[in-house]
Amino acid sequence: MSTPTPRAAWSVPEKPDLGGLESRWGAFWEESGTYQFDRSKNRDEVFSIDTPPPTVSGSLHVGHVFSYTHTDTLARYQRMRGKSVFYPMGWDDNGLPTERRVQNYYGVQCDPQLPYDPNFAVPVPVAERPKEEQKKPPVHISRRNFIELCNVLTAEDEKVFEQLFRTLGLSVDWSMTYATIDDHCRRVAQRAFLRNFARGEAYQAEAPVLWDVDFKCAVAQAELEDREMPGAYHRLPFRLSTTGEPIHIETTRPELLGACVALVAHPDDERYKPHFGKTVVTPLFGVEVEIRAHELADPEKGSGIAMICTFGDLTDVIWWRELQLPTRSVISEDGRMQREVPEWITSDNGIAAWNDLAGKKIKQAQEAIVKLLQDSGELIGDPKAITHPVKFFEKGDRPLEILTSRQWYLRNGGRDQQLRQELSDRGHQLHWHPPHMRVRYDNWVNGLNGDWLVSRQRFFGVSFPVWYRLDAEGNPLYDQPILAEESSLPVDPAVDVPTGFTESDRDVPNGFTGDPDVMDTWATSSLTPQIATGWGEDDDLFSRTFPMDVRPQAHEIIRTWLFSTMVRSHLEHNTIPWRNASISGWVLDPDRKKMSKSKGNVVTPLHLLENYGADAVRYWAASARPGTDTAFDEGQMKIGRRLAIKLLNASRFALNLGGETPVVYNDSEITSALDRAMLHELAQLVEEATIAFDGYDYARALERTEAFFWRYCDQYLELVKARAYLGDDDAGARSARASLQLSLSTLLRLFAPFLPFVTEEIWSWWQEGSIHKAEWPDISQLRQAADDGNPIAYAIADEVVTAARRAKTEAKRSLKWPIAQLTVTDSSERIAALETVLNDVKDASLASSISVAVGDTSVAVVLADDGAV
RNA sequence: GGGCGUUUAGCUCAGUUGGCUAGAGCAUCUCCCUUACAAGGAGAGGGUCGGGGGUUCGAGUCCCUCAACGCCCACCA
Repeated sequence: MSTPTPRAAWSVPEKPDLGGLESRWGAFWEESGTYQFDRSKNRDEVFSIDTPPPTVSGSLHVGHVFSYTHTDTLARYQRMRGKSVFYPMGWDDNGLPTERRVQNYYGVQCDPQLPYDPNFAVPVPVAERPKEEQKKPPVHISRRNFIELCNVLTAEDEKVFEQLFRTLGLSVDWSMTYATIDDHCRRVAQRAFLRNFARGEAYQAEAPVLWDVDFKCAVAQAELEDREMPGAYHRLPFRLSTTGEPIHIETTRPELLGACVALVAHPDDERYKPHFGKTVVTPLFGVEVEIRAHELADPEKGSGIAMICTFGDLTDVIWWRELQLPTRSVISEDGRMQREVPEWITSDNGIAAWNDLAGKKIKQAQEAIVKLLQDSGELIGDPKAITHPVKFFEKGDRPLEILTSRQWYLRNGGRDQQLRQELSDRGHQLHWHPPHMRVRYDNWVNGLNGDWLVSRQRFFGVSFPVWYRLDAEGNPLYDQPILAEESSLPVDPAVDVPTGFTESDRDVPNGFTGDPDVMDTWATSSLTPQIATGWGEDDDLFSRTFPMDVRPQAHEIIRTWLFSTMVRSHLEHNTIPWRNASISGWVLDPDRKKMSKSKGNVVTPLHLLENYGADAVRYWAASARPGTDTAFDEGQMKIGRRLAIKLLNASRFALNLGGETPVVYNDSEITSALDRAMLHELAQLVEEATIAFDGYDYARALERTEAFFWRYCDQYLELVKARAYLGDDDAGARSARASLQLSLSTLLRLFAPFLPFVTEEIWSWWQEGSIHKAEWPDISQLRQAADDGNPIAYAIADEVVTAARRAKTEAKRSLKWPIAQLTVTDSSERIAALETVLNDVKDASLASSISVAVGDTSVAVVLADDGAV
């Protein structure tokens, strides 16, 4: 940060323009290290930003440009306030999107069974192959080869992203980047996991999980979404074992009849009260199940009594757990009915029925069982079609099933009231911008219904640093995990060998096996503060940057990214990971739909930057208030571009008044009432902008600055022009020029966070160093220069000149048409103020005579007869 | 079903403890080549502030209620 220092020689271009600013100043900032983090600064002199790592599995869209600009304006403001800004960039190249992209891009398929092939060459991308070869089936490659390909492709994508962000003018320190799949991130993720495990926060459990049958992968609560799907109620009779009396239930999942473990009704339901504790026989399979009572059973729904299956939905899981029912699962991991006849089905009819369903996909199985039930007369009436919400993996295509499997979990308060309360309290320690976003956090924390499932049955991700001993039969001893040592991280248990074993012990009886799963992508993303600040590896950096100042992010991932980051920081550091959360809204298309790739309504940011310039695009982005969804509007970009051009021209005027040799005037030469009045208002503006920025409201700072600036151009510059053109020996001219220099310098710095390119360009005409390292305008300096400046003088001068212009315009005369007589009547206070600036008003309105009087407000204008005076 | 947010000019939006006649830009119309800027400038027209009710001397602003839209959450048999 530095005090503005005018250069000895100025160079104000004859015809300034916006062309090429991005590449010229981008290169300058890179060469001179303008945005380099100064790590000699202590924590209280640092502003550290937990930049969201964009997913590197496609292309950047306007939404990125939008929200990253918001953060950048804050970063630039803090830098000008003298903070050393810690502004790293991460790339999220870990996880399913990358896997999918690599599969399609190179035409490969990961097969974890295959051995690593060190000679495997990077394939020609599918799109670049001859047509006839494009449809070939994917080549199967080992996990390690697959990961290598992921690294190759993401490295290329990251270059493109960086270039775009540079063109946009993000003041990121590009020497500090990380990728969520790189060794550093994997090490952090594994170290954090090991510590969670050591403290008992990470644990394994064999439990029902939501399962995507296409990905063959477990899915966490945070990754769910509901979709409205057609379904149908099927009415089935269960017969009491004693009397054979039928009890009717309704179900949308008849294919799960074989997984039925009980019926359940509300404890107060008079219809079923007499039957609690009795058993009934399932139709078709003839399995005996008990009738139980539970408050969650809703007497209003269906027939008021439900069949509990393991597992049809999450309510089944609750009933199963709380009523301690047996597990009878019938669906296998690939989403088909299991082939073997379940051991609890013993009747001949039941076995025959099962064989009709075995191996069928869920939908086919449903059709088949409906047929069987119809044939046996056990389907009452026709199925009643309904639509109902069904849980899907947000990236999945088929409804989730609930299967039982062994998975890793991380405690997050979902089954622990105290931890939940602690995390809820953490949410209240954080400053939310805008504040109402905290509600979403509260909603989420209070609605958790289980711990965080962190294991995924995928390949491209961070492995669990864990192996298991195998017993004499070759079965893993899950209760005796072998943990990696922290010093050996990162490890890949599929490749690395635990201490005390050799590779020949892998997957043989009495040997070991690696944990096959990878971590949820959020298990890494939740550690971005630790990753960026060098936790556990660079204690010095960590002490200067953590806890961080701000997490900027979008609102729809409060439940995932923000919450999970909070969990990790709370568990590991017993603190909030940042002091502020700055939540950005979405970019909506003109139909007010969220812009997204799948809807095909995405505009590529590059052509916007080329058409309007980075400053103009940033102007549009920064005009949106924090947290507000905003319509995509190229019109706003045009206005931003105009603003940038206006800045060039107004600056040229203010800086060219001294003639050939530049003269730097002193604030003390500002003696004219109009100049002081303007500066008085300018001081007010700086104060407002500062308060707005301190409250993370960049949009307000921009709006105020812009409004001031246009008025400054249209009124002040016109009023001051005649006086400013007088010779340098005129005190009024010197006052005007000093005032112009001070106000221009101030305005440029106020605009610098928003329009970094054009302000840097203008700054370079007459100031040493980068404007982005210049100190934020000093209110007390402005107040001192403004001295007795009276805002009324500025206001009334403005009004009188406007009235004069109106008279000329209405008379269809040019603005340089002279005025013979200008008569202003107003209150004594305003007349007194006007008298202090009367000459400027007279000159600006080209009035040959001006008179004032106290009375009712009016401005009388008599135009001259002749335009040529 | 619960919660949060939004609703102000044709369009995009300001309007911060309630306070003079509700603002800006774009768009529309009129005028002006003026030595910073015609990629400009000066003006004009355009709004019962989503509906209804209330508090108040005074409501775009506070309270109640309804509606539309968006989002988040929910145990969806």
